[in-house]
Parts: sequence; C-alpha cells; structure tokens
Amino acid sequence: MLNAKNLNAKFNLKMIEYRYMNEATNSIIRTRFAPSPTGFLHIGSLRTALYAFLLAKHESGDFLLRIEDTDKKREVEGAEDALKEILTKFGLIWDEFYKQSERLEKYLKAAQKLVEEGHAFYCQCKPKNAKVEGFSNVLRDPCRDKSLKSGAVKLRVPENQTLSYFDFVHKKEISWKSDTVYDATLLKSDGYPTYHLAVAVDDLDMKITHILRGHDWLPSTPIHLLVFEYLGGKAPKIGHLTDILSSETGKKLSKRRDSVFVEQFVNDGYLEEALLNFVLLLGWAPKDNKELFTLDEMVKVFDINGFQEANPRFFMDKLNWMNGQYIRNLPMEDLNSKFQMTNAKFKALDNKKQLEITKLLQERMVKLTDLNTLAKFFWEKPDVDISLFGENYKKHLEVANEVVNNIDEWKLEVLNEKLMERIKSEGFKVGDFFMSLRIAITGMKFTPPINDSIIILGKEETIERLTSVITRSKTTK
RNA sequence: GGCGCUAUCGUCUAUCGGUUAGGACAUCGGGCUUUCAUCCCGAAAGGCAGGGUUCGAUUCCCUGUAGCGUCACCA
Repeated sequence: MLNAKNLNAKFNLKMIEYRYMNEATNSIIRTRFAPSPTGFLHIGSLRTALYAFLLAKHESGDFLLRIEDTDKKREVEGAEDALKEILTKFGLIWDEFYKQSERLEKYLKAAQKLVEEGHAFYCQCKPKNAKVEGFSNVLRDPCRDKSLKSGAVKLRVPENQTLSYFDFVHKKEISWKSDTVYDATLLKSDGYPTYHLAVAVDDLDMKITHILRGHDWLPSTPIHLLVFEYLGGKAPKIGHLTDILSSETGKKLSKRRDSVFVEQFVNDGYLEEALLNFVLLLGWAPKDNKELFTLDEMVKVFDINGFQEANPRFFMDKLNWMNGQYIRNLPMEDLNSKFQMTNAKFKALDNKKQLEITKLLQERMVKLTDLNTLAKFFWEKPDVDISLFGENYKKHLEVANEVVNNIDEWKLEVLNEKLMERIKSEGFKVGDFFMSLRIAITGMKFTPPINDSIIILGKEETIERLTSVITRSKTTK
C-alpha cells in the first residue's frame, strides 16, 4: 500500500518544475478534486479529477485533493486511502491535501458569522427526507423569522434578486431568480457543515480559482453564489461538466445497472492510460481531433474551450479499441509484467516462455484479462471437443504426430518446413490441416499462431496432446 | 410539477454564417493471411421540427419537441 505522506513529499518535488506564477495575472491557477470517501472511484469522478488536474497543470497551477467527509453516515472505511492510491496510479498527483472533518471549526465560525449578519438563521424543524417525501415546492423555511438561538443553520435567501454567474464550460451566463432558490441548510445540527457551506468556505480559504464539478451541482449553484457573497469573498470561476449517460438507459450512470467504478475497469483488464484517454474524450475534444494522448500531452494541449456541453453516452467500443492500441504500444517487458499480475499460472511459467507468449498475444488482445482465455492452453491441457474437427482430422493428426516426433532441432523454422513438406506430399489442404492441429493442441478454433505455440509448448507436451486426441479418435466413429 | 442544462452519422466528436458537413470507434465490403487478430484500402451512415434574422443558415434568435439533471440537516 502506498503511503500518502511519502507520496506527497515525492510528488511535491516533481511538481515544483511545473509551477510558476502566471505573469499576466500574477496569480496561479488552483483547482481541486473534492470527492466524498464513500466507496470506489466513479468513472465520472475520474474524469472530473482529470479535467481539474489538466486545467491547473496546463497553466502550471496547483491541483488540490480535498476529502469531503462531512456525512458520517455515508463514510466508508478505507475509502480515503483507496482514493489516494487510485489517483496516484493514474498520475493525478495533488499538490495539497485537505480533509473537511479536520476543519470543522472554520465552518462553525462561518455559520455563526452568517447568522450574526442576518444572512442565515437557526432552525429546529425535523429534517425531511426528500427521498421518501418526493420533491417539495416549499422554499421558505418556517423558522426563518423565529430568531431561534440554536439548531441547524439555514441560509436566508433574499427576495427579488437575480443570481448569476458565467459558466466556463457552457461559455454563457446562467441565472436564477432568488425566489426559486430554497433556504438551504448550511450547518447540520450535529455541527457538521453541508456541502453548500463547506465548498464556499474551503474554496475561498484555499484560494481556488476554478471550480469544476458535475452537472448535478448546477441547480444548487445559486445557493453557493449567495454563500460566497455573504462570506465576503469573490466566487471562483465555475464550470459544470456534462453527465456521463449509460449506453443502455440513456440516464446518468447508476451503480446498480452499469459498471461505473474505475477499480472494476482496472480489474477487468483495462490499462490506466487507456481509461484516462477514453475518459478525456468523453466531454472534451481538441480542435484537431487527435485521439491518443499521454498524460503529458494532455497537459500540453488542454484547452478550456474544448469542453462539450451535451451529455455523452458511455459506449465501451472505443474504450476497447483504445485499450488494444495501448496494449500494442506497450514495451514487451511491461506487458509481460502486467500479465504476471493478471494471472498466477502465467507467472509460474518459465521466464523465457512468458516473453514468447507475450509476443504472440500482444497483437490480438483487447483487455489484459484476455490472457486468461487466449493463453490458457499453455498451462492447462485442453478439453478437446471432437465435434469441432473437420474432415480428415485423424489423418492430419497422425501425420503431424509423426513429423513432430522426427524433429531433432526444436525450432520454429524447422517445424514449419517439415510440416509444409508433408502437407504437400500428402496433398492436404493447408488451412484444414492446421485447423486440425490447432484444435488438437489448444481445444479452440481461434488461437495465437499454432506453430509458434507448439514450439513454446515443447516437443513432449505436443506429442502428448496429439496422441491423446488420436487415441480418443479411434474409439469415436 | 417548479427551476436549469442540452440537441451534428448507431457512438465520441470537428465546424466558431458560405464546406462535396471532416475524423475516429462500431458496422459492411476488399486486400494480406494456416485460424483469430493486427495492418492496409474502400463503402454506407448525420445537422430534431417549425418559424424568424440574413444575399446565404448545422452555425444567431424564438417557439415547439425530446433527452438529461435537480428540488434533503447526501455529496
């Protein structure tokens, strides 16, 4: 397990090269990724984090990680460390780290200030649960004018005001009438802030210049605008990203129906680089339509004008293609070690054999986990289904067995040559012959090149598999 | 229902008033090939609808339609 402290030390060092003061404004761009520690990393969150990272790093700015752990009920043990580890794995390294539960004092003070200045009030109503009660059209809170002295703190939304901001993703001004904004809770009765208070306090405090967040936050932006104003600060620039939609339902990705967790994809055999690249293009595009990027290249070309405004659907086709591209571009040794982590049986193989197999597989894989099926026959005798064979297979196999038996120099060229000689003299159809051989050795019709595979398997093993099928075939029709 | 966002091939997208509307994935066809792949070549496929503005709209405006989001002491 990676140690976050070491990481920070290590990466701050690295980030120093990136950092410089923006000469034009004399201020540095600062963005943040602010997840709640409630479980695995959502694919949409990875994208948000990526964009925030790129936005900052393109201008040599700072990228902060802020854990929003203000809801004790939903917090998941170990989620914070898992989050740090996976972000690190993807190369999204933060310059500063914060945790909201360690800053409770600040929120409390902010809430008190707002009450004192008349912009918020105490409320002792029983909390409602929208999930079970449905949507509500009651905007003004009954405690608004009661002047209570304790309880939860709620925002006193003004009447007849227009609340607006310029969204840098949508590139337009978005506004609301304050009459449509509800008196949101800022501080819960347990003393913890809600998101609405905590973002404003923190973003001001941490000098965040750009808020980049999911589209689902757009409707509550007017609340934040008010809090920023009442806290006496200037709101950062704000941009709302599109939602990623399910390819099947066309609705926001859901944990129940769709695969949404980054860890899941990694386990399924997708490379971090491919995942990052895929997610980059789901909601952002460069002018020249370039498709394959390393992280460094992303940082270099990232442009705030490239954001997409319409919700994309999460189709896997392109991810699969990209993953294949990345696998093919991987140095053999790297692929090999990834294989070792994917499959223990592969790892147990002789090192030289491992590399040879890797070489054969590299061009025919979509995911790392394809290793488990494509190369299974290397470490496990196949369960050969006789009905798979075509005509003349018995003859084919007997000839193959004979040729293999007579080879002294166990080399690919020799095997090729001897086999072809006999195929010719026997008058076999080349394709048919090799298909019989392929099925007998691997149990499958689709495999890596069969002669190469046979060389890797070894003479003894090959003969064993061949004779096993030949003897079985004698008892069959 | 209120509020808000959005609308180019099946999918991801380019275009910032004038283009045969371009690319990629997927699909289909062909080449290479002992299978499957990889690789190469080619094809089919798109501006939600109706009004404006304009010499000219995919592009700007309005309306409609559709989709998405949100309306908690969750983030």
